[in-house]
Amino acid sequence: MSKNVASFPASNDEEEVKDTGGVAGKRLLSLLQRVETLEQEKTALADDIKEVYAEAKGTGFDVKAMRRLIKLRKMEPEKRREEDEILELYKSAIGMV
Amino acid sequence: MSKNVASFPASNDEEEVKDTGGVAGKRLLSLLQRVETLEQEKTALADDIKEVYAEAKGTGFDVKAMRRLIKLRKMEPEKRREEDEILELYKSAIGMV
Amino acid sequence: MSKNVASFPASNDEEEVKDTGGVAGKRLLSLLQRVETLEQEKTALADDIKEVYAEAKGTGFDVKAMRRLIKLRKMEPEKRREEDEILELYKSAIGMV
Amino acid sequence: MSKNVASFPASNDEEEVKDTGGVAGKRLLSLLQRVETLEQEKTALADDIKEVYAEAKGTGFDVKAMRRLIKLRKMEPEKRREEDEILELYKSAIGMV
DNA sequence: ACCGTGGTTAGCTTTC
DNA sequence: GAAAGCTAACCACGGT
Repeated sequence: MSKNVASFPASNDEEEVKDTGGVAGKRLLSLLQRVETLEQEKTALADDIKEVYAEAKGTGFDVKAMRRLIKLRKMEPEKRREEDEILELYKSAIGMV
Repeated sequence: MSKNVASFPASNDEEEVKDTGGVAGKRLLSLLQRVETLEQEKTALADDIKEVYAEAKGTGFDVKAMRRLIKLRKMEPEKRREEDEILELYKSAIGMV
Repeated sequence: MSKNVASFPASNDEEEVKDTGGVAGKRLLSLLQRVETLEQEKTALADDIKEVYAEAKGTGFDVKAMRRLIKLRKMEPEKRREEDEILELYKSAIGMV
Repeated sequence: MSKNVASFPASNDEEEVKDTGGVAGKRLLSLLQRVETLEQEKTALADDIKEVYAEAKGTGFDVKAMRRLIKLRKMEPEKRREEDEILELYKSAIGMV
């Protein structure tokens, strides 16, 4: 059995290559479409975000500063945790359990 | 009121935003929160997509090839051809068969 | 002049396509080789780093903890700066220059 | 002695490492610094690479195509063919011309 | 309209 | 062999 065929999963018999457009093809297409749908929704959300920024800009806010703030706010919690962790890391690194 | 105000990072005193920026500070915070909510939803969708790929992989599909396929389906046929042509031109320029 | 030709730079006359393997081809190849050489050196350094970790592991250190430490140490300076910056960002975001 | 100790991050007291881990602490610090030096050099090379691409771009080359080319040159011809074959198989499976 | 920057995603390497 | 972390390419946004 060739490598290529082996990479085409949904068949257990020797019909793989002929199965083009068949069951495995339908399954593949279905998966691709699910991904594509989700990506559309994701794009829609990205657009919503843009709208919020546009609105903000329209009322005088600094969009660039806002983006940086969003980023910092996201980092804040984990940052704090990491900071508190560092000495512990040194200890564990040198085997001071 | 909300925990949102309390989560305002640069603040040991939850009144600081209002004190500093007054109405604009409240408005800013509201905008940031709207963005953050949308970004959470976006992340959730990204996770869903990953799951689909994981499922595909679990049933034997080649995820890398699937990604290439998604990309091709999304790409304008015209543009695809152009890019390939440049690549071929460069190949022949350096004597790459 | 076709789009493809336009993307092949080192010719000012109508010899572009025929120049395959010519001056522009040599120039292109030279650039590619420079990149490839640099990438080799980069890979060599990556290997050196691996060796250090291997040595550390061999003398009983916790490599995973070391990696996290490296990461944290790198983040430390910028982190501090950002933290001090956040209120300023809020101010600029709301136009309190 | 060295400024390295002073740069030890989790420390308000530069003797803390030695106090905490003794000899192992000093050894650990030395290892971390070796790694950090190597990483700096690696970053410098990455910058050099960027410069080459910038230069290429400045003389009219298509950087994106160059990157694809570098990748192809690095890739085993065999593997390249295999991946393309899987892609073609998938295409025909979903009826993509 | 272009350039530069920043964010996101994919691929690779290494580890368990 | 799977999972995670790291790195690098791609893309999209904002500013000039």
